[in-house]
Amino acid sequence: MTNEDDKARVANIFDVARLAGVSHQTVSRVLNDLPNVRPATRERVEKAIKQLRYTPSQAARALVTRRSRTIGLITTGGPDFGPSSTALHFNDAARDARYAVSMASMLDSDPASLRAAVELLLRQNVEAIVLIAAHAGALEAILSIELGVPFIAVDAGGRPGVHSVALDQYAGARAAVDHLVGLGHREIRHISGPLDSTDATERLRGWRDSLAAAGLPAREHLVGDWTPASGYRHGLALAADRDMTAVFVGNDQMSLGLIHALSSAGLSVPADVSVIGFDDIPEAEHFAPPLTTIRQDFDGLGRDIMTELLAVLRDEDAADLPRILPSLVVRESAGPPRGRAADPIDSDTTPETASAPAAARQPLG
Amino acid sequence: MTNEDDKARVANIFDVARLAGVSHQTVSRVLNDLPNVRPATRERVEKAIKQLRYTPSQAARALVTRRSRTIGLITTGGPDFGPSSTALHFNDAARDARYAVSMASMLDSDPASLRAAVELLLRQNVEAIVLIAAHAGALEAILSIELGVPFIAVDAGGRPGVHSVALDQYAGARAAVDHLVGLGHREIRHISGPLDSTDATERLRGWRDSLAAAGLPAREHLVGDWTPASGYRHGLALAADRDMTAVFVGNDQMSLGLIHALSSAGLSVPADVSVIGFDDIPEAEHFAPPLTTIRQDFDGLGRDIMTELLAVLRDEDAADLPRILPSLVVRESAGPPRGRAADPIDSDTTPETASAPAAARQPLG
DNA sequence: ACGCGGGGATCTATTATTGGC
DNA sequence: TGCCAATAATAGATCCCCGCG
Repeated sequence: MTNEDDKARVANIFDVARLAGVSHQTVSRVLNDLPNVRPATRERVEKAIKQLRYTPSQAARALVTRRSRTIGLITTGGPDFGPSSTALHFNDAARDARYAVSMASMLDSDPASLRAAVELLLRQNVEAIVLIAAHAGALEAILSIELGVPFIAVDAGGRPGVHSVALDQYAGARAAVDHLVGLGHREIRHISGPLDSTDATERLRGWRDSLAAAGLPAREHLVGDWTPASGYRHGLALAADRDMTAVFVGNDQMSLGLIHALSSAGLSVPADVSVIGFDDIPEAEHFAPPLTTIRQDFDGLGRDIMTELLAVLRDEDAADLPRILPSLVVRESAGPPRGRAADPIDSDTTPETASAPAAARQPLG
Repeated sequence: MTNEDDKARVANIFDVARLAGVSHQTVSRVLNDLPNVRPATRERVEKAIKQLRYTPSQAARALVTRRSRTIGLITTGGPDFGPSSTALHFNDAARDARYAVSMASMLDSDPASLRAAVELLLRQNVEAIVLIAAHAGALEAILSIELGVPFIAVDAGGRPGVHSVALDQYAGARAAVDHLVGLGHREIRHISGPLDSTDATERLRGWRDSLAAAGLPAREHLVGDWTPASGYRHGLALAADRDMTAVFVGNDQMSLGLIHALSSAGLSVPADVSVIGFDDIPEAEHFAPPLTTIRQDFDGLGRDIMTELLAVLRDEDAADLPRILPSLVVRESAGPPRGRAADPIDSDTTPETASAPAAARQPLG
């Protein structure tokens, strides 16, 4: 009955102190990198820590410091490449900064479950909340909740008073449409994402501005929902539009659906219709034909979130980061319009032909 | 200078007790649903809680109870549809069970960063650790670490002594290959995933067994890495193989690359070569041609993880859950072999033709 | 002044004990 | 006995003050 120490109790700071022959105060100094500790003593303590496999209890530390070193991450929407990728890279960056990430993902973003998610996170004492949302509705809903902690959203809209990080959607769209214009297209349609997404509206704005800058008309755009199915649906309608020679599509998945629909209707890409997408998902390179698209740096975005977060944690009204520029990836889905070999009307943009290398990436200025 | 209460201190249990006119002991009883509280008193306390917007500090609670109501989730690999989807649904299920999820995702799974991730999670006092890994190496690495908390892996291999949850990869592969056999194919190749993935080896085993059951020869399989690029690379080689009439591919992304390569080589799918994939990613329906594939229920898998977890948390040696069966989704990438109209050699499998509805799903028995 | 020890208070809840109506 | 108050111990750290070489 001498079960004194056969229950594997986890070591605490006093155990370390005893083993190292110092006071718990000194152990704490070592733990928190405080001065006034001789190197020799520091070493003895660190050895004791290692020997006991001691890790300080976050709960106890959080209790007294009121800082949990945990970030709350809310994501809405399905497992699409962009958001998933961003979340992964953000998590990486957070871990590098020795922060834990508590996640709350939800497929749909109704206010009720969003509020529940926020409360769950706040109860975890998160130091800040990050939102990666597919729909702007989620952002509005969260802004209406009193958080009590710093908040950062991935949002290309950039509301005043809200810290946001994003890739430059507008510049990406301009690059895409300018590319089509440079190839000689004059009737360029657009299938956008859902209009409650600021990513979608920024791309839409870029399309409009590029057409206006080239003196070309902007027909009514079509509104999709990011899914291949919506691209397919609109593609069936577009196939009947005999004026149109090119389509700028809001993302790669809808591009896939669009190409499918055009092919079913007997139209060839890019001989009859040029298509350009957005995102550069891993599949895009192997579409039929390989997709010309706009590459987004989700890795950089994820790291930017953490950079901005650390800045805000230090100083509540830190400035937002400059937005990373996407780059054009030229493959085979966009070429000169049918009936005209190659006579670019806008000579300040370098025209690419279908015979260009399978994937020539061009950073934007 | 009377800033007595203008610093918004968060309410604690004593504030609630004071407002409700009871002791903090009674508040605790209400909080934890303990008996010996009159309904009227309970109501007074609950009203006070609401009024003060009081939420008990998880840190303090974790400190004394040694339970954090937090699960650690480790994921390795990029943002592929399957793992991402599984993680999302698991997070949903966890939140329903009022558990928080602390995530640690990493692109590659080297032992060093895995160990760092585990330690970060353990310091958070997670009650259990869940692994969703692309490569089996990650599982081995984690098993070599002494965790001290329950552990569950998503792993089709099913090591003894390790709690695991998975979809029935073997049955899915059998269904896919049986379908090809039923269409009349006799030379069926396989492009597998990386062999350190048990998902990949289970699918490989299913392919071999189905061929053996039909008395067909199994040529050497090709090993990919789940990416479209690897499917493309192997597709270029397969295009030269004039015997082969069908390919069972380890996942949908490699199928896309394969189809791309076959088309480049002038071969038509399914007229010359039938292709069947695995996963049923959202894009698969719009491949050229739409992909016949095996649909995986990642939603169910995510929920199964949580179900198993709760069981293990109650009883360390709970039994594993039965594995969910995938279902065959018939589209247009698989048809009868070239040179033979349609004479299935295996009549116990219902043959499908390319003229079948675009997506007829068949649950497996 | 540096390097430490000793002895507290503190954070917020859980849990137990005693005791009163 | 049922309902609750009062008091205290406890979890594991941080942090502050004082004091001693």
